[in-house]
Parts: sequence; structure tokens; C-alpha cells
Amino acid sequence: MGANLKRTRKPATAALTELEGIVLGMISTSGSCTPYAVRRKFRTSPSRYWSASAGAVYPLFTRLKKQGFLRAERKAGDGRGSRLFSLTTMGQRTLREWLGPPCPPAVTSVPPDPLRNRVALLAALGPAEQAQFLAETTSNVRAHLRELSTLTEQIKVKNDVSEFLVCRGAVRMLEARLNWLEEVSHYLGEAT
Amino acid sequence: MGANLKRTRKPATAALTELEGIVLGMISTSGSCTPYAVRRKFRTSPSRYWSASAGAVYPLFTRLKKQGFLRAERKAGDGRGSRLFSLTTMGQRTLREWLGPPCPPAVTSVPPDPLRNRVALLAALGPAEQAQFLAETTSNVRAHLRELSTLTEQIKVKNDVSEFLVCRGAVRMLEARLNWLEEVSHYLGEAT
DNA sequence: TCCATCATGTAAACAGTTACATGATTGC
DNA sequence: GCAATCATGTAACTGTTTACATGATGGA
Repeated sequence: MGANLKRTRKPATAALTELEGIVLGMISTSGSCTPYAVRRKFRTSPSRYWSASAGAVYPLFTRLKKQGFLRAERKAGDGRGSRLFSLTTMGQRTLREWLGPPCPPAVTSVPPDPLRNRVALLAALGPAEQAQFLAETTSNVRAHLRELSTLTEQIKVKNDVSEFLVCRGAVRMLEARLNWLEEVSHYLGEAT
Repeated sequence: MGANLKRTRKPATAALTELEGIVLGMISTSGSCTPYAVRRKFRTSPSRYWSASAGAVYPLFTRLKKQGFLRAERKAGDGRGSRLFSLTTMGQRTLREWLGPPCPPAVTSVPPDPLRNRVALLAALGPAEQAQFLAETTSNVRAHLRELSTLTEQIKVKNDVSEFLVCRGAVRMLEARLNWLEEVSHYLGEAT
């Protein structure tokens, strides 16, 4: 969760945070970039999980540099002192280790879901509010799904395979959610 | 989200963390309980996202008590000083507000998924390692799904509707993932 | 010139994690 | 009596968030 896949206390081979792994991976697949470019990528991502705030990204880059996973070079002719970061050999190796295999169970197991958490507690609401909750969330999820579907189409024509597949994964999650919400409505409608 | 759905800086009406909301909801739907009981519930949950460590749960209870959302009463005849916590009227109201509606977009939007993150970065691996990654994760997800399916059946016969529905939601997520991994393998197999 | 945006960074707060400590209870 | 577990709690640490500060750049 935040508090999600944390670094272990005393790692045999230096482990990475989820965010650190993603950043290393971005640099590996898209080439060297500035911290700000990473932030931009997160901001335009459909997932709202990480805000990729300045206070998270800049310290992360200096951290990875200090650990020897990244190297920095000044961008020529930039008065703002922008630095392009690229992977070191050690960074490459660490990324490979993180990306597995072997893949830790927390990665393949049931992913967290704030909506599932709320549905688990629906009994705390009255029947009318439950129905309203389900109606609203269903329509919200449907809206997100529409939005994401058009985005997926746009990406498909650009032939960016991995980004397309990521979108497809997100679409499938939302579709599964919609079908599930229908099942929930069915069961809860029957109960009352 | 660890660092996931955070409390806003200066909330008009005191907002809750995801974990706080879940705890309030547990107490509301299952009746008053001790912090340890909450920890046990988390430990037996199929989701590995929260460890619900002592350092998280006990401070959380004192926090919610200090804010006036929980009240505590000593459990009679317990030398360990166990305390049963129950919701105050204010706690009830706060829980209702958190549980919505209205439901914030972060709840209904694309949920976070460590596996999706890794697939997004698969290009950082060689073709052989990619195939191995996909094979391994597919079989791992399938194993989790089997496990969860039997758990779901066990819960179904106990007629605990909301817990059953939560399990169904998790099952649907894993099923969607499996189908998606198949799609990924298909696309990546074609590319090479 | 002015203003929005680009871009880099820091400071304080905070929730959750590991790890440890301590005493009560239960089962053998 | 003894060991494992139950149960409560604290301490140090870490990563992320919000909020603020500061300067560069580019377009009207």
C-alpha cells in the first residue's frame, strides 16, 4: 500500500521497493531520463495509486544513485540543472533480480482492492444506502472502463505492445469488477 | 499503499485511512472486539497486502479512541488487560461518511497490481526469461485461484454472505488475471 | 513584460513495517 | 513445571504524502 511490498529489514541481495523497481524498469526499457519525466509518466497513467510526488521521486533517484544502481549526467544547455539518469551494470542486475523469476507470492496472490474492502463492510449501511452504493459504484466503474477502453484503442494503433498489454490487464480487472458488482447486487437484492 | 489512500492534510470532516475504515467497519458489522482479534482476522485473510502488525494496529486503536470514534471497556477477568473496543455514535457516523456514497474515484478506478507493474517492464528481460516469467506466474496464479476457490466453497456453506461475496470478488480478479496472462503470452510469443 | 508551466528540490507529518519486550494463559 | 502461544504494547526506521520554495523556459 502504501505500505505494500516493503524492503526486508536486512536483505541478502539489496531488494527494491515497488516504486524503485518500476523506476529502474522504466529507465531500462525507455532509456535514460530525468526524474521529472518519470513523474509525468505516472501522472498520465490511468492508475491513481501513486501520485509520484516530488517528495517521493527526487529522493528515490538520489537513493538509487547512492546505492550504485543509477548514474547521472548533466543535460547540456539546461540552466535548471536537469540530470539524465541511466542504469549502471549493477542497476541492470538488481532490476533483473527484482523482476524475477522467482516471483514472490505477494505479486501473484490476490491484489489489494479498495472497492472490495468497502463491499466487505456494506452491512454497516442500511438497505437503501447499500443499493445506492452499488448503483453509484457500478456506474463509476463503467465510466472508468469506457475511458480506459478508448485509451487502449489509441495505444493499440501506436503499436506499443507492452503498454497495450498493461491497458488490457487494467481493462480486464475493471470488467471482472463490473461482473462481480452485478453478482453482489444480485445476492444483496435477494437478501432483502 | 501502503502508501495508498492517505488522509488529506486538513480534512473538513475527519477522513479515515483505508485501514482505519476497515477496522471501524469490522467493529460495526461484527460487534466490539479487541485489537488482537482484528490482527487475527487479517492474518487469516487471503489478501497479503496488510500484515496488520502490532505496531500498526495498537496505535490505530488508541488513535481512533482519542478521536472519539471508539470506546473501550475492560474485559472482566483478564489479567492481560484486554480491552473490548466498540463504536461510538460519532464513530458510526464517520464510518458511514467514509463508506460513502459518494465513492471517491480512487476506489472505483483501476486498482493497483504488482503483477501488472512487472509485466509492463518485461522488455527488460530476454525472451527466454520472459517466457519463464510468464509460465511461472501463470502457474502461481492458478495455484492461488485453486486455494481461494476451495476457501470460497467452505465459506459458502457457512452462509456468511458478505465474506462469500468478497471471496467471489477475489476469485474473479484472479480469473481475469489468468486470462490476461494468456493474452500476454500470446502477444509476446508472436513477437519473437 | 507577464504569467503559466517546466523542473528541481526540501521540510514536516504520518502510517505502516520489522523487531523486541513483557506478562498471561493453556496444554502437556 | 515448562514451553508454546496468546495478547498487549513500544521503539526505530522507512517511504510516501502534502506543502512550500525557487529558478528557468516559452508563449501571449
